[in-house]
Amino acid sequence: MKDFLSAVKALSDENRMRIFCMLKQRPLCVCEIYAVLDIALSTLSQHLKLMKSAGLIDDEKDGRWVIYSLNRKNGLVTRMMDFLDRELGADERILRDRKKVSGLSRDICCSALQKGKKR
Amino acid sequence: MKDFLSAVKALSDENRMRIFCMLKQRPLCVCEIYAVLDIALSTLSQHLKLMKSAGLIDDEKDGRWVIYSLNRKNGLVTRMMDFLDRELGADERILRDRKKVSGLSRDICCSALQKGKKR
DNA sequence: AATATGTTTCGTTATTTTACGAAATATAGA
DNA sequence: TCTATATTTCGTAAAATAACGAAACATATT
Repeated sequence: MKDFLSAVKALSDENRMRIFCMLKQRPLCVCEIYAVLDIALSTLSQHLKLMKSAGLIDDEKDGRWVIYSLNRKNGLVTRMMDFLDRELGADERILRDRKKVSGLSRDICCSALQKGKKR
Repeated sequence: MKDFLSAVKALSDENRMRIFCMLKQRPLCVCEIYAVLDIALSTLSQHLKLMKSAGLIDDEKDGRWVIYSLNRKNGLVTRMMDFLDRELGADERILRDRKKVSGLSRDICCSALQKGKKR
């Protein structure tokens, strides 16, 4: 119950729900996620930390980047993802995010970080 | 997205999650739910109000009682219930609640309300 | 009408959550 | 080693949430 509840809680925030859906497309580094959401980097970091401790996502270092991805070792994650897909598959916000992620690469989104420019 | 999110939020609290599962068994009046959970009546009322405004549950008056039930007109409720069943079907807390609800009737749980006696 | 029972609302407090900017940390490259 | 880039941690402020008891409200019974 406790584990399940913290997973649900981790999805009960709009920004985190969006992150979760974005990560379904592909693993993303922090600055890519930052390029899509409209929150401060420190706030984003907090959200990622919470989602990780809830077992929803995983991180991995790649040079100076930290790559976040869905934690597919956790069966609950897969099942929740399927559920979300069905419920939010047609959601405009989610679709817009997905489009943004598609047109994104680490090269073009990073290095513009601190300047507040979102590409 | 907004509707879905508020439904998820409405389930992101342990007491509300328990209420939702209890209502799957059968419609319950407030004092029956109160007999199972360990919170004040006014707190319970707040939770029910929130769940209702999220579209998860419905209420109906029956004499001096208010009977709450799952809002099955909302497709999302059914789908969420199915999901919860699979995830929490074996949860001890949920099973204990279920047992308690089975051995409950409005007659024996009410009228002991204000005295703090839980039967 | 008066009383008892079941439920909600109100006012308040304590806790948790979300947010931010500044500073700290880590890595890569000059 | 110095600098730029990417990310996290820290301190803090603002907002939302969960909790309670007292009072109010509804309905049924006497």
